[in-house]
Amino acid sequence: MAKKITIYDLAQKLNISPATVSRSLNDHPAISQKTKDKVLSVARETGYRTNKFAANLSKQRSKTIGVIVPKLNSIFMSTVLSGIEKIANNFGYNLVISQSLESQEKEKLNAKTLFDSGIDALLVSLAYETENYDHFTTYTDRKIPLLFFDRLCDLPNCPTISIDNEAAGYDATRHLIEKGCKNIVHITGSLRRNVYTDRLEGYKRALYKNKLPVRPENIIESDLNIYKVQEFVAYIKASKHKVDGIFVSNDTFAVNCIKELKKEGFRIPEDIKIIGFNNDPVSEVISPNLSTIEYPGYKMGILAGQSIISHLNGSINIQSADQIIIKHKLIARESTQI
Amino acid sequence: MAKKITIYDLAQKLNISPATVSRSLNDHPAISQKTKDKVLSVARETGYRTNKFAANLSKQRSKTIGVIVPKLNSIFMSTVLSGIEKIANNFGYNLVISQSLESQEKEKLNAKTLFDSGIDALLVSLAYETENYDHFTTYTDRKIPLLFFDRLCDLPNCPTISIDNEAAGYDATRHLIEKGCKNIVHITGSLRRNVYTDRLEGYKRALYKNKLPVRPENIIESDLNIYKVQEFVAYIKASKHKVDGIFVSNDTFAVNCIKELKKEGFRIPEDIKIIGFNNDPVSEVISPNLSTIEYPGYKMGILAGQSIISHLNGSINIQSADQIIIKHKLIARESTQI
DNA sequence: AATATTTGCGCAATCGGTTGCGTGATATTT
DNA sequence: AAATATCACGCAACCGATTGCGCAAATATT
Repeated sequence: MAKKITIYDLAQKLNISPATVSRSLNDHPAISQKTKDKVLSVARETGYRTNKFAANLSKQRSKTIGVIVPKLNSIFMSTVLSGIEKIANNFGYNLVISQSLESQEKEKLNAKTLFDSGIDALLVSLAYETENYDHFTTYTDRKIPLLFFDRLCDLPNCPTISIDNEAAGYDATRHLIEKGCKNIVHITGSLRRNVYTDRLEGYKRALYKNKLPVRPENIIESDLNIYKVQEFVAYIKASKHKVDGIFVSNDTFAVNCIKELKKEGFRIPEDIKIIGFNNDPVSEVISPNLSTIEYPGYKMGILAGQSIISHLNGSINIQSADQIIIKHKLIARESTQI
Repeated sequence: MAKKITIYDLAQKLNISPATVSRSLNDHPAISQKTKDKVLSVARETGYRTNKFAANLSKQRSKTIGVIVPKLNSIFMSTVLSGIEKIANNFGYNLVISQSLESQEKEKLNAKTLFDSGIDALLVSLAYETENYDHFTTYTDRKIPLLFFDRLCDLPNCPTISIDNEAAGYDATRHLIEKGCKNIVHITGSLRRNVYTDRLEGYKRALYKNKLPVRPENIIESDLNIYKVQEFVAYIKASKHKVDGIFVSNDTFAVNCIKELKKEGFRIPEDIKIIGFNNDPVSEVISPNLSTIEYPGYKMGILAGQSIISHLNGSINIQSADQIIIKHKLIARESTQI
């Protein structure tokens, strides 16, 4: 039962050459339908399975796409992955997923391992830490399609998929301003990452535009780990200028801020209005419901998958554009309006 | 720059045979240290990278582990995957992840694709739909390690990792009873899956043991999709016997029940007490905080990874046990106690 | 009917490592 | 010093599928 059967076995059974068997199985035009049918039927009977190792070796491609993400276990990231997987699966690609755990070293290692394992293309969302991009030159040098999503990198010739984070940051901040906030704190992730710097730029622009001061002490860079929430809230309480709005670059952190602020006696949104980012499911669970920016992760995954596959196929179309910007949307809920 | 260099190139450069190069790179004992050093250094200089396709072909293994999960995008599943990835990565294995989207057909297809792609082992958490397990015989026949986690399957010789769902269901139900509930509804997922049937058994046992009637109309099988919450709450309201406790097999659904029940004017926990399952982050966000059963996903992932790898290594130890049961824990929060 | 074209298939090289077996050189034993 | 054991490495046969080239038979052309 556990016998592995090869094209040579099939060839022998059918008294034809292995070449013909191979071509038949791949539906090569130079083979007659009659022969193909015979081969196919015997292949089915015998339970033949093509040996991917051999096929990969001679074709020099693996029908496998690699992915490096910071962390698997966030609802946003797993939603993106879910989209990527769907497309990959549809097109017969396997997906090798690895996580950098926000570490540059691990990202490097993963990039190397994936390269060695012979992936046809690589999708990356950068780690917090990453400052140096040399580990990707292996790919660019050998023309292996490389695409960044969400946390981008400005390598030349690398397509990217993201939302317009600057505009989103602007929208979020403007929303707070429109609701009457005068002194808005922004808590952001690592400013090494475009997603956060861009949102910060948007935040600043909204303040400028509304003639509000940009106070350095109101911009807080953090790893957004929720155990930092208490510290952050203490900081808010101690602030010289009374804080009346918070723009958090991440729903999970925002939700925990709400919890902590409520515990400290703040009324949301009366005393402080809060807006998050991502439209994570928790944003609708917290009371008051969290206003946020919708970040369509699934769609991003789908597009990333489609994009990389059309690059692989060499087809030129919208999907193979160099920069795809997905629309975001402000979702106003209770945490910013009475 | 994009030139691929092989062991033959190295052999030529060093005036030795490819065999020696190969053995040197693999640290074979029959090669002198001097030669190894030379080979290693030239390999480094030239940027040699072993071609995995060729290596796989001749070694007949791929250092790759396949995973099939129902859905990637749940916090529980992505946490498990995160654990698996960590171990796989540590041991130099790649992880190919695919999702069945709760469909038996897709699960079959994925099993086949993964098999063909030459994975060394397979980890599976079954789809809702799956009733037939023939698609796994390919693996068992060829002695490819196959492990089930969370949503198990009773195939012979397949190690499993899970919690004691019966006991967990019992604990959850008993907790409600202890808090005074007399008429407890249980909403469960597909009863094709052990996780749900076992919890249901636990629920029944707790009722029996406390001399409470087991009412068929109180056991509701559902796909636990949150758009069914309204329907469910309507059912609760319309119930002949006043429902004073709900045991939901899934935190996300439980949380949405709380929201909907509150909207309908129920007081939680005064009118109805609710307990969920999984200890999903949302359980601490909802107000009142949701009591639940802790289900250590990350640990499960770690153990699944370790277990499958020790099976691959042929080592016999605790990790390669045939059935691993992880401890669960009742977490009593506000939704069940005043 | 002779020639040209097309069709269908086989030969053999190739992809790049791995590994059992054998051999000459060096080291150890008696 | 002769005999035996050990060491370090090379030869060549795989692993299984792909594919350029070539050839013979079948079909079409004149």
